[in-house]
Amino acid sequence: MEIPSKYNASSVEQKWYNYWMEHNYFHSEPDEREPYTIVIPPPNVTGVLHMGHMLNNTIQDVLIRRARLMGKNACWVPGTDHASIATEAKVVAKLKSQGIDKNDLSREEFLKHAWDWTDEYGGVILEQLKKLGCSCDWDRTKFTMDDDMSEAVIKVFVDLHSKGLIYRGYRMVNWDPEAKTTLSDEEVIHVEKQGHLYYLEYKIEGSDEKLTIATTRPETIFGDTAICINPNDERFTHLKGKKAIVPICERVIPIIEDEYVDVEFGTGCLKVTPAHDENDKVLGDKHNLEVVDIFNDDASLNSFGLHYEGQNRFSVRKAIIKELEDKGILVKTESHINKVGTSERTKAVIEPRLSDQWFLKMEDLAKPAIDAVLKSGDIKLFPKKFENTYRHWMENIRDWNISRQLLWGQQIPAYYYGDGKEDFVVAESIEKAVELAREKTSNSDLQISDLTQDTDALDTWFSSWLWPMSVFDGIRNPENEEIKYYYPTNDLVTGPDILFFWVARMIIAGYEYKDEKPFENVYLTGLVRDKQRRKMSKSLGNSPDALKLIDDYSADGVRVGLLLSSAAGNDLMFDEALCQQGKGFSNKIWNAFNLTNLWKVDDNIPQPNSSKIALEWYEAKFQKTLLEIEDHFSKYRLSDALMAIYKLIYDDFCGWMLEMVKPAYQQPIDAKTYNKVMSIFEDNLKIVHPFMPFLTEEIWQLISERTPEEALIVAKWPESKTINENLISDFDFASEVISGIRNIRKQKNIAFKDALSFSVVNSENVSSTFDEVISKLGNLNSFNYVNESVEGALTFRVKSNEYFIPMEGSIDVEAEIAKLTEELNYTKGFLKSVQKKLSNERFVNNAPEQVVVSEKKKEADALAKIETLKASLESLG
RNA sequence: GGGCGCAUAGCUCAGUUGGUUCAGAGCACUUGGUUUACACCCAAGGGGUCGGGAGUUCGAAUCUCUCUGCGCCCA
Repeated sequence: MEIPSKYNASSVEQKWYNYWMEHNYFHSEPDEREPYTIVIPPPNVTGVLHMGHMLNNTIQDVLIRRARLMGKNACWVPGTDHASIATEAKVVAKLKSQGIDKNDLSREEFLKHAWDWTDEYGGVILEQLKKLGCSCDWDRTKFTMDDDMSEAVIKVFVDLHSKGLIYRGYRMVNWDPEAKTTLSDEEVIHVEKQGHLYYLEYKIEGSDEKLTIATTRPETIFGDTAICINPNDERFTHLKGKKAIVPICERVIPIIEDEYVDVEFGTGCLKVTPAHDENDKVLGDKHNLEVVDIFNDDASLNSFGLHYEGQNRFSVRKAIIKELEDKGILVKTESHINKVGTSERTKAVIEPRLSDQWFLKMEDLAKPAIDAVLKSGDIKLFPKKFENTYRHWMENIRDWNISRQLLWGQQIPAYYYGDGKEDFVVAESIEKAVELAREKTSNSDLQISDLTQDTDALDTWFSSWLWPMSVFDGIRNPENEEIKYYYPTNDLVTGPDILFFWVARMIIAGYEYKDEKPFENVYLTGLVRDKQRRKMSKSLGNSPDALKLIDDYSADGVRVGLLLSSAAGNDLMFDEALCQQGKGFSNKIWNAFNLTNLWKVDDNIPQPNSSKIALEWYEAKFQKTLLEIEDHFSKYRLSDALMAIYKLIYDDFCGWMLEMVKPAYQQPIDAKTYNKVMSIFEDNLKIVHPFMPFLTEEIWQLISERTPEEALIVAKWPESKTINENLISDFDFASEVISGIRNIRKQKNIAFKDALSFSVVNSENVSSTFDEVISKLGNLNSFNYVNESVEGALTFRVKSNEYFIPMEGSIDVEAEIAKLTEELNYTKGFLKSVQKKLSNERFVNNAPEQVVVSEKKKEADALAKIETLKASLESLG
């Protein structure tokens, strides 16, 4: 068969992906087989493939392909989420570029634009996953805003509300003034910023005295409703019960006492602004303080800001510092580093703000989710270290703010029939809402037109937390065949950054709605960083173009590159050299196939014994590695599994076995050996396939003509057999002998084509199994067993066996003696340390017998080697 | 400020209950090689007082304490 000598990845990858799609191998339907299910962490519909996705989805594809090979009914459900803030921001920006202001559009008009945007760009990332080789069941592709998915979300909202778990509350929330929406605590990123601490003087009412407070936000003085001192602080005892006057606005505010105030920080006097600081709000509630909100929803000042009305908070800060300074109120400025909350999405500085929001009570819901991970072990986290983080969050869980002041998302199904805060009903449709409202108000004349729906949308995570259930329609139809078959899913692969956002909440939802875990194992990948350890991000521009990487190194190469160095939970320092290594591995396998393909097979020649042994040895080695791989997979150590396979193929198969069975130049190979080599090759391809699906399918199909049912993607994982350990240890010894011969050749500059004669004093009683192999790989023309040292020969030792290669001409006796003496001294030192251990009574009495036995063996081995070395030295001189 | 975690070769990391094969792997590096599958290759080699210090033990990379330097989460 003619095959190209170079492997052409891009055409091969396109060809086989199409073939797999055409024959529907990725599609799963419930049947009698054991299911193996993964739901994809839905990427943002706005997203394009980045390194994190590549790593994450490569891992999922490895798991799903392996499950498929192991005969399970493998189902990988793909999809995207609607990413309300991110998508809305993109749509708003696009409209703006077209000269359209979002506020001029009705809800319906805006949503039309958002859907257009989604239809145009929403599928991009899924198409990119296909390039990577992902074997998702594309017929099952879901989107969190699909009608059925939204219905499930609304149904859950109504249900939780009826259980009294969802409530409306006036709370301090994280306000993103750019997106004009609230954010959950998890969506706020605290960053250290260099700021200043401003010392301001407040007058005391009815006296000339002044007090000084320190603040980082002088513009919020308009919202001050108290000054707080620590009752234990003797410096301020005289201020008790007095009142202070806020500069500029001249409002009179009480001076209150609370131990909350840190005496050490600033001046020990705290200004209290309950509308704009979480802690101040707590103080305000405790002391019944007035609440003065000074901001508009875009964080510009409202009328409380007096002459600053309409200006944004940062310019007001600059301006007011100037004014305070001019008026002599600002007495000091210090530089100060503080942590500032910023929006994960828009990067805007968060403004704490009081407003009406919808909350979900979490404490009781969280209980089964805590038990499942930390007590019963129903759900296992890999790596285990994340259990601590999980515990910490779950045991201190706070109510979840699920409302967002956005249009893109499921609109909250609360319908208002009056102006009062409690004048609303919650229902799955407006028709049901009317009925409920009529009941609640006892007003049977109430009409649909009398109701107005809450304008807020639900947090996107309120959709995604149902994902493992809703993709199988398990919320709307809890008894359907699919949810019963596929749920709970098996593995979840995601990043540790969304352990709480998503993973914990899915567990909570799973127990609430199915009374069952959503998945069994959670594999938390690391973050992909660049070589300088920086997180890869679009803004830094340090993320390589994913598709270009695939072009340069092939999908298989990139997959291997990503997995080679990504132990679970550890960040991956990405380096393109890793992809190069992956590509190199493809090349190696391709060339191994090329070699077997070049051989002429002869049915009439007998199988050399060396080939027979080589094949038996490789089978043993393969089986041993197979067990190692199983073990690695069971612990989600994918990079270790891949490395074990890499070494098996690269070193054992290509480096050793093929060399052992390779016929002499232009000689044919015997049919028996050839057939066995090819069947071994096929087994190799099976275990590599999850990691390198394209290359392996290509070679598989080149080895012989296959029907669609015989494709590698649906082949059967190799069976475990008993391992011949003796063959493995005999080979390990033999390989050291071969290395010894190669060393001598190198030292003495003897070309490989010059055959050597060879003798051994077999003190170790090593089996002769590999003698023919040694002869072949060492190019020996004789292999003699002798009882005494051979004169005039170069020597080397493996354990206490001594090997001789007779040389014509002079042997450098001095050098030989020096070499032997060095080895002797080293062995004597080693013996001494072992004997010291053995003569220690406490060691012999306390150590396990096994350990003592092994030390005794070391002693015996060393003694034998010393004898050999001494004998050699004597014979030399 | 509170909590969690990490530190092993130039780099990225393994190292399970302390003891066999405990100081390892891959890459990188050095040296040599046109042995016709592969230079995207082959062979050989160098390199670490396991972050510092103390302790427990017959025995510590592994357990305890402490110091130093990082990272993450929460406030």
